[in-house]
Amino acid sequence: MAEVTETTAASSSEGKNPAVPETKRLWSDEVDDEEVQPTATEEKAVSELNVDALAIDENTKVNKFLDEPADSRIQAVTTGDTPYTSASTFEDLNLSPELLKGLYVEMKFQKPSKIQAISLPMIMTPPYKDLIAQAHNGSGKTTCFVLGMLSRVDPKQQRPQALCICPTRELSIQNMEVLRKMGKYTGISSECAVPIESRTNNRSRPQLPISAQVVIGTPGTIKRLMSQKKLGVTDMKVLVFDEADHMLAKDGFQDDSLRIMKDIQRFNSHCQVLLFSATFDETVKNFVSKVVKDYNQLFVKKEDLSLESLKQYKVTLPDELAKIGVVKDRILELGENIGQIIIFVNTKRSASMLHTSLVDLGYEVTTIHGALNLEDRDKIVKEFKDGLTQVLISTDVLARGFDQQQVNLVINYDLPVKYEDQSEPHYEVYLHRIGRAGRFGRKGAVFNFLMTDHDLMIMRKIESYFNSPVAEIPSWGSEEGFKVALKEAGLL
DNA sequence: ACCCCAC
Repeated sequence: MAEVTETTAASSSEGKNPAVPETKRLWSDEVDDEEVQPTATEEKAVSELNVDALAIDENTKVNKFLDEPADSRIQAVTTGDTPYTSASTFEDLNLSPELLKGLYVEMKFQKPSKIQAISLPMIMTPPYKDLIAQAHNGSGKTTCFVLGMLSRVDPKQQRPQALCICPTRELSIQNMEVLRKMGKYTGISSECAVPIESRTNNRSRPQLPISAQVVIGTPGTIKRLMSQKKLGVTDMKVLVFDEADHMLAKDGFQDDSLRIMKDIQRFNSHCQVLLFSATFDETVKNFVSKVVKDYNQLFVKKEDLSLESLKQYKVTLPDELAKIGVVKDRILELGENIGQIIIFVNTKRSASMLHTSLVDLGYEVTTIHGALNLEDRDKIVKEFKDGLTQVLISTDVLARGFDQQQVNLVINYDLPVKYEDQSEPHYEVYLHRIGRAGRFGRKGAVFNFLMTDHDLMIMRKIESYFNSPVAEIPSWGSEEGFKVALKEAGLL
């Protein structure tokens, strides 16, 4: 109930904030908003990028991270005798001219990233084996499965041939936008299968069977469409699970995912299954290997998973009031130049409370969580993606996959812990959350707020699990430490 | 708890 009023509360606070200049500033205007792929190491490719010096510098880093074997360490395990050659260019993949044009003209890609170079031949080469693919946050996984789906669709068959299932409505919409952009010249049809505003138009008119060639959506809606025979699966060639570890986890969408997979396989034994995520913990890895048979796999060691371009910090705070004070005085007050910010909290209630506190103090922040109505969720995400808002408070609804390149700072206002065992950090959620900053090798910072001894212990475990020490900001009471940290991270 | 559905 209370949550629904949040958007209005936010917009009514406009102009109350003395720190906000009269002229509306776009928080995205400092960087190009295209997903710039890591370019070839040759001078030529870099100059062709035609972006500013900062971006070229960052792309060099991307190359260092993604293209040097010593740094990337993606381990590939293939089965059978199908030989796969890593694709050094998109031409190597025998794509249609229309699809290549989409990659170069619409997406402004130059060459495949590391994960794309390895996974795309595996996806596109007969006998189209299943694939479990792990790769770093922001390294271009979406392109792998979107291109995989587009390349395997037969344009002459006007029936669903590729299906992608995502954990949230927002991620489905985002993936659909990528697919439509990349497939712009192919004429391939697509449909987003996510819940729509309930009461009004749902019941009034019956839904027609889906004829789109590619369908992307959330488990509930997909399941419903399948059971109502509105989504035919007999011609399905590819089934993708984005954020696959969560889609197959017991406390994720395991039941729905297995049901969908089995329903497809009952009619169609040779549907290729693709599983993508930045994280696969041991439990899920074991389970997954029972679900898919005769599959190829790509894995990254957990110690290699932290992004090097991302600087992580922790700061110890005495109480809740100090936490809000630090957000206000140490970040929002000097944050005019640090790009967009996402503040993660553990509960919807916590999100609402922080939202109210900051709005009452006169700051323009927006908040998203699952209790908001769908219209508001869409609006808040769109405003943030359009660069109209700078600070977004979020539950884990946006922890995974959300791609906004201008996010330079992620704050763990609450540390992520496992629900079943609060003394255990949720390592995967931690990694996904911090991966919202530093997309595609860009610079970024993470601030972890620690309040209790329990928080200190959780943080220690996270540091040791990823073998990546997190620097301490010495005093929450002084501005200096935060400035130093943001400078160190390259944001000031 | 967080996310996804409610035929």
